Amino acid sequence: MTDLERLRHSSAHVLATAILRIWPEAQFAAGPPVEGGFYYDVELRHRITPEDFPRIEAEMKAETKANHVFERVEVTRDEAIALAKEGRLAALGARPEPSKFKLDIVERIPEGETITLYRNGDFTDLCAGPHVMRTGNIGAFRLTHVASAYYKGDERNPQLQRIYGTAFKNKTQMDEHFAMLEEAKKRDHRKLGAEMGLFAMDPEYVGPGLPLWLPKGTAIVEELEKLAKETEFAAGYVRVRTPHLAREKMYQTSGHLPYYAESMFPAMELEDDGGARASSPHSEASSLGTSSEPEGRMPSEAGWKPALPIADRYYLKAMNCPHHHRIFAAEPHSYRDLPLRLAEYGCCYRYEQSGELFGLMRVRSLNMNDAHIYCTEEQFADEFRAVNEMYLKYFSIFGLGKYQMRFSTHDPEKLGQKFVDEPELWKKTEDMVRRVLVESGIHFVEVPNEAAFYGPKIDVQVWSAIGREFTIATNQVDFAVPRKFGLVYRDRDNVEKTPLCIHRAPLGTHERFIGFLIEHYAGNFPLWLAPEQVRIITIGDDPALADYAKAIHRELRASEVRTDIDLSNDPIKAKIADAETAKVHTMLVIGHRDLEAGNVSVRLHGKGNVGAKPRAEALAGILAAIRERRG
RNA sequence: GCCGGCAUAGCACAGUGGUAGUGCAACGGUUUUGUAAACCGUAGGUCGUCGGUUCGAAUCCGACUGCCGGCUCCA
Repeated sequence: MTDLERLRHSSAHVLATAILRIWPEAQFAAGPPVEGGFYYDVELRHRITPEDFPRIEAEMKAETKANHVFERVEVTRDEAIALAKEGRLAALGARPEPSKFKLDIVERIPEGETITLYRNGDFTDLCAGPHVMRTGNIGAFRLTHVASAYYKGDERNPQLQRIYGTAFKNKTQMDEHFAMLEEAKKRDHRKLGAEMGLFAMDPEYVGPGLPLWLPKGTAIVEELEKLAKETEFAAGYVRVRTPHLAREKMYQTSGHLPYYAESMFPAMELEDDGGARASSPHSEASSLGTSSEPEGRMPSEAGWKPALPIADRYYLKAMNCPHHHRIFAAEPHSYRDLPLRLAEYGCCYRYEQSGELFGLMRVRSLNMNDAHIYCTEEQFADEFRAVNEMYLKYFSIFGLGKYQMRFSTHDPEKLGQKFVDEPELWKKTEDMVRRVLVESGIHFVEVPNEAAFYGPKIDVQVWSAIGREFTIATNQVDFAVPRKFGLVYRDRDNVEKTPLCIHRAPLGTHERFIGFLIEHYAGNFPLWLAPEQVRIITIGDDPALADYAKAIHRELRASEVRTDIDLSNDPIKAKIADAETAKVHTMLVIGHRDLEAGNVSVRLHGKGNVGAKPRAEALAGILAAIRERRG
């Protein structure tokens, strides 16, 4: 635990002390330090709102001012249980009700482990520590928000009120922290995306979680696809294209149904005569509130019923793998064909729970930078390594430094439930992956029980501007599903064998990756990605200047540079301000001086005027920077 | 899906019982300019939806939908 985490953990105790002074019956669960602060989970009849914060903070202040010592006390299990039953844990003294969450926690502490309490003034808590010496060591604190959380993070457990706060050694550091949060809010991709006209959400007509890519956002989408296509072509991938839906049999075979069904849009059902009907009966309810019956349909009290039995069901695809597997199955394969690397920017649909949707980071329609590599066991290590190297190459292009590689493995106790029951294959593939990671010198953390149901995986975790964690890229091993689809290749020894499959998506989905890039660059995209790469700005609307500007505009557009032109008669300062606000990467300012000299005055977004250059030199520089994808 | 909050013009916000306002953006005009915002004018909202209370509702109450903060979950 770092010094700051220790301080914040102590702050949580001070928070609990303060809440108990106001509401002595409060029941506390867990109060750890977290990124950016701390929280304490509390069960309390009174709904704590930000209006209560001043009152609670005043009590906290009193506690830090009292400068109580944090006293560590070792107790036996029986003593701890007895105290909990008397309601004295996470409490100021004995209470009529037991400290039920603390009791539950004590009972789960393994035999033989030391049990400790911490006291500050009247407050006693079950706690492993450590803490700062005295409550007065907490120099500055503030409560920030209140949310709700399930006890132990399990949605079957009761929901507690989670009071968040933050604390620092002194007020200066706390002020800096809040200033930084303000800055971070400005980078929020939802805000920038709207301001810059990159994407739009239209929950009423299109639906929640179904982003519309506006022209400027689409420019970024297409640049990323171009990068992926070039990179994958060079790495020996071949491109395929598949439909957005498939029959039920596809997902029964893959094993996604019924386990994954909740995350899929409901099936489209076809009647026996081939006519489609809505799959959900409540879609019949009149949404217009009119009393007229839908034409051509017989109303019925029990709701509209299909006249014919369901002949077929189709699902929007939630993943591309099964389609790619069927592409593999479409032709016979020899070991000479392997590795076969099928790539596609596949559009998938996932019915994420409404509360999970979050801007572009979590959506219901996803364009995935997907590929499936079918290979032999001998080829696996090289292929897996090459995929990891591709990740690193991408990250260097985007100047992405802060990420974490997470190696997710299975939990042997959940074989046959969460994970396919193939203990030998799990061990073998996990060993292979671990070896590749170690040999490549890639730093990673290993997380059990997080694998896909069909094999181990590596996820790359990043953090959004406002601190949420996301998986931005994934690299997964699949030793199970190819067999379910009966995929085989004929080996050297003339025996049919099942290939291993690597699922990989180094650029994740367009939605999440671009959402992340917006925040990463704070909207100030490098030239090659910038939605508006160049804007030509004339000083005044003199026709001679306009002609010169139009010629440059034509020349840039002929080279597929996203260029706009501002010929208006607004004052030059206003035109510059417009372009800067729009985060246009390069501004070419043209006045009479430039026209006469055959120059353009180059101004870079955020960097200001960099001076006049000969027209040809300036344009060649722009083309080269784009071609080389320079920062 | 769960807990809590919020919903007024394209955007940012004001308006707490007497039938809607400001700034920016948009549009029309004036201004003719050297690197972050010139001036004048015009237009734009059945105040998320449905229902209730009231002589009267943006305002009070309820339901629904959506969004936001979290939880759960995930590319």
